[in-house]
Amino acid sequence: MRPHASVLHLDLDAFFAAVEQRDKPSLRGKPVVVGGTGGRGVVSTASYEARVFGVRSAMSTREARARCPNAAYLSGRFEAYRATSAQVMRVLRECSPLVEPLSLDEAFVDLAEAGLPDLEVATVTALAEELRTRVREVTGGLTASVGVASSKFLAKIASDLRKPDGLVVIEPGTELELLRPLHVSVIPGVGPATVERLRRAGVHTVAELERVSQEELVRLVGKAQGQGLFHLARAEDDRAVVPDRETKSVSVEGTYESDLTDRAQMSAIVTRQAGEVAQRLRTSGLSGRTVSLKVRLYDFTTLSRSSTLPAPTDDPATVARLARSLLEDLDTSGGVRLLGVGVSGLADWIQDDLFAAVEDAESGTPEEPADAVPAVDPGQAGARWRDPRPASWAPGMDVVHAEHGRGWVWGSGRGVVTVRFETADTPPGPVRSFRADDPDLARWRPPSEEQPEEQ
DNA sequence: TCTGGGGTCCTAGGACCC
DNA sequence: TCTGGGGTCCTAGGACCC
Repeated sequence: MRPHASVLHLDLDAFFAAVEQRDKPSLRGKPVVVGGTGGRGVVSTASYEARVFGVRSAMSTREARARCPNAAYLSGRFEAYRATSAQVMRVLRECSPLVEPLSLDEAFVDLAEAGLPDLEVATVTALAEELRTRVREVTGGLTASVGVASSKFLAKIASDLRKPDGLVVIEPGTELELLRPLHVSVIPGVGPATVERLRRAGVHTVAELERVSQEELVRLVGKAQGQGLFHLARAEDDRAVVPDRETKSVSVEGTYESDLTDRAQMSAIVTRQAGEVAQRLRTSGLSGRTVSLKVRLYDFTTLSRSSTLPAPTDDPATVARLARSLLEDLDTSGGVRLLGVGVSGLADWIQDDLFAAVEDAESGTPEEPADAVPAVDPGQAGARWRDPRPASWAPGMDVVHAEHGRGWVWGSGRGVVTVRFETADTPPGPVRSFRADDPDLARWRPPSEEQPEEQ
């Protein structure tokens, strides 16, 4: 906790619905619900006019329609939301270089880096009002609720206190008196499951939470959350505002209007989703080692299966092949309502590999056993071929010279064989991975030199 | 025809290594 | 012939957030 109220949290009010009302004047002043409009849709955002009828985020659209039949139901225009969000984030970054977006409609700003003459309550209050005005101007009228306090935790709580279109600055020294009467569910990270566990222990308010020992909290909700709650109950929070947080995973999923039962159709869907994931990885310059499949059965049981490659990939065929093989091992009789494909363990394998190659060239023979690396024809090798081992190569992985054409094949254990084509003067080709028993592996050939593969 | 989609973080057990 | 202990990686599931 800082001595000054220098952490700002900004939250755009009913963001998606507000963008729709801004862009379509006929919707202004009317209930608007943005979310899935199909039979299995849920509400993403409800305008305040719709909230009067009891429509809430995460409610099924079916129920929302029952409560508010006259609302406009829209499926959302994410390009417009992204563009508006970017305008807002720009305004925030003009104020301080330390801006941490949490989503399209929320961000923390570190006011200690805003170049203010001081961090007194009057000064930060004036800045916060100015920011709210600027946001309204650049977005064409969108309102934001803002909280300013001595930590992220309290700034976020503060921004919630006077929604919509509100500003709350928590004066340093008054944090606990504000916090103690509040219900524990105001604490970010305390959801229904945790609320229920605490309720059974007789804990409802932050004041009651403060009276529970750390050992007891850890027993109740686990180590990480228990320790976290112990400190948050005392308004202790030193987390920094971190701009540029790295993406950890990329995924695509879909829920279908009626349960899927046809395996061939599921396989086709997974293949398409894998392609979308791989495309998004490439667009972002990312690649990942772990491919995950998510399956939600007819009864809402959710299964996940994953498989980790020896090297990162952004190749749609590899992601698809692995995702399909994960699907094959699941019993989907009874029907499937959701399918999804994700990639995690993200890295930039091209840079990693070039870096590794440079290191190898500089340090001579690496320490790994030399016989694990195929001897290279000295007549051509120096100029034509790089060491085929990827940065993630480890002793025990096979590295074998491709017998067919130019390129390298290398593989590893765990039943997965990975191949890649590369030469000294072309960038590495896509990493393709196969289950060891996949007949496609035997059919794999490096691309011809005349037509080196993209990327 | 209750219950989205895109994420993050945590837990717990087993494998494996030293 | 009785059973180390820590560390890391991987997998599956769950809670939570917007």
